[in-house]
Amino acid sequence: MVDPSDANLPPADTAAPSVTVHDVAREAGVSQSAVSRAFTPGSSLAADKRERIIAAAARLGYRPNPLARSLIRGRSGIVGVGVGNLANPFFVETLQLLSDCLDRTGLRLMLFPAQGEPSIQDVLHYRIDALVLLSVSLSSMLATECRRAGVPIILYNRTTDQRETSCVVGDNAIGARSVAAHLLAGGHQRLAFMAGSPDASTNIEREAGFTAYLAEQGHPAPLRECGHFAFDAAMAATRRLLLRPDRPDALFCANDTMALAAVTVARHEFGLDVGREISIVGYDDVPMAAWPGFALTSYSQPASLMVDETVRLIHALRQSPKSHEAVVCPGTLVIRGSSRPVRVEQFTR
Amino acid sequence: MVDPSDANLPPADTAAPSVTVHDVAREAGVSQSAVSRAFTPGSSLAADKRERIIAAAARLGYRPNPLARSLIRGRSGIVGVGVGNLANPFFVETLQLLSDCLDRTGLRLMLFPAQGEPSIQDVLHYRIDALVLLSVSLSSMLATECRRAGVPIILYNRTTDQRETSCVVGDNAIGARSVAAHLLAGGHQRLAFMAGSPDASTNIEREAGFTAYLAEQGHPAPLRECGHFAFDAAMAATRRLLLRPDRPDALFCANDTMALAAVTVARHEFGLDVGREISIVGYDDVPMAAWPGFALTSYSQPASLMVDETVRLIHALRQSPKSHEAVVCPGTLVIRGSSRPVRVEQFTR
DNA sequence: CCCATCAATGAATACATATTCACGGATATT
DNA sequence: AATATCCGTGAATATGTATTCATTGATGGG
Repeated sequence: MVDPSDANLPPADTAAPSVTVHDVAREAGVSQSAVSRAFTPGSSLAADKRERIIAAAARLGYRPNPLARSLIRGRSGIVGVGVGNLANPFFVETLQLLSDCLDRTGLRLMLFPAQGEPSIQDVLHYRIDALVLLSVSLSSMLATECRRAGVPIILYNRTTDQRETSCVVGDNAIGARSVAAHLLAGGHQRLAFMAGSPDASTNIEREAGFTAYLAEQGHPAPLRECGHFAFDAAMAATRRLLLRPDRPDALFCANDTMALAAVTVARHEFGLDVGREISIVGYDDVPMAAWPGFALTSYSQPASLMVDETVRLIHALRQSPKSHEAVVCPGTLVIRGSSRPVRVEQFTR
Repeated sequence: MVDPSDANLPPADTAAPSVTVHDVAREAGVSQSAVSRAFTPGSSLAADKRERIIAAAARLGYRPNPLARSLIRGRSGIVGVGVGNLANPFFVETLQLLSDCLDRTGLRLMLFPAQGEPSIQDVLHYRIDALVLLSVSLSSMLATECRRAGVPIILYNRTTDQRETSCVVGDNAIGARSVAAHLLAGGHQRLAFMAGSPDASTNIEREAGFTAYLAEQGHPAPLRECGHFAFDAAMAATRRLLLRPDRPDALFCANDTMALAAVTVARHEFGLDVGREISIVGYDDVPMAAWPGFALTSYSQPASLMVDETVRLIHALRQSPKSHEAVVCPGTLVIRGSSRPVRVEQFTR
């Protein structure tokens, strides 16, 4: 426990007084303005003097105070990142990549839970350069808040009908159609779709693409259950599907977490040989999908590319706040053992 | 792509000028100082006047600018969080909990990749209230940097011999001994330990506890392989173990990621009935351990408690920077199907 | 050779707030 | 009742930097 007596000690400003522009100016024999200019690319300053200042700064271990700089520039070099549920490894990978990539380009990453709208208010007051929403839908209230504060929003893996909002997404339509084509090529007859959150744009687009392709090929609409993008809910949804008299022989899940749940239930509770008696396909291609125990066929979203595009977009928006974009990144169908790749004669049950 | 012509537009200060203390002061008919005091708990201000100011502020939508506040207070209310590899779900859960908990207590979370030491320098200049290192070892250089800047360090799930450094950890010694006791109670004869990173304090403590308990009970030292806390390396390590003529009948892995790899290899590559022919135990009790397909026995680290303690510690250190602590949180052995719970007659191979 | 243009530079100011200082008045202490 | 103490308050200052302003010297075109 904290010793209460310690609390009576003076504030204990043990922090060494930080070295400021003035210290550097004195050391280099120039004005404070010159030092500031030395650290501002593109400002008018003689080359030799700039060098001398940089040298003096290095000698003293000086670095510009980002808080003071932010205060005057009106932007902090911080990017706010709102996350919802990190249960999906795809977003974990994204977060890690985003952290690296922002860091490398000199931006800081402020993480906050996107549930509590009040906290977003606080984050906005840091004069952040951009707001990235990871796996989170955009409320129109937040949109107007940001517009008023002049903070550009980038939706990651979500779309919206809000104007002036950028987004970076995978090609859900093409992805879902690829999966449908793959399953039809495998000779499957009774297809099912497991939805995630019904109102998430990713889910809507994937479901629409899947269903549309089946219809185009003259197939009936797939069975449908909702797994809410979650493992437990997906287990329950899978049970409902597999207990039907017209049990499906192929199941496309709107993300891998649900697909892994489906594989687990099909194999352990129904004793099915996944990949032969039933094909199961996921979306995202998370690391676990490649584990030998699952060998999950999955449509791979290119997290690395999507993150690169996101960061590129952030920098573009820093330059010109109007340059909104909707970036769509292509993915790849990764075929593994959980789905039958080619048509074979029908199994008897 | 970005239209280059856009880049020539003026900076487009579309951002609405933010409302400041002065605006509120004018609105409420008081001085700027009074407004500032109204938002500083514990400062001397008449109750009715404070109320009037708060009301005026609410009317104008005013909130104190955290950047200006940080600049003058010398601390920003930001907590730096350095992460290494987020492959282990335990750290993902921790990060999510930490994000929530900090947010709820009015602190901001700045995330950065702990690899690049230069970026830590930048983060330190934000006058952060504390630095939390998640699954990252502390270099002595960083330690002195932080001491000089007056930034307290909290190691999460790591210990160190550095003075003046707090840490929050699980009870690795007790945990490892519990696992050893559990395996011996199951009647296992040939035990093995799969190490993570050899120099990580968690690994060292878990290995020491495991080995010590076996020695105390008159058992020989366990076999040992190193899986580096990673899935692929753990698969290889498992193969090496299971190919030995004196194949172990029980395996304790220093974390769940490796244990899941071990289960996968034992079952799919060696056709072993995990939980009968071989017992496998992990550490952390990540969500996947509970999946029916694994049913992994694991020593559960209480992430929620550890995070609460971490945040409590941060606030304590804000009050009195000297109140370092080493917090040890108790865990629980969660027994599932991957380990034989009680002694049974020996299987013949 | 002269004037206009421009790069370089230091002084001054602004950014938005917290805090110290000084002061008047009210309260408490003896 | 006189003095010490304390609270509430606004003016002034500090935080650390970017940027504007005005000045200077130099350059270039005619």
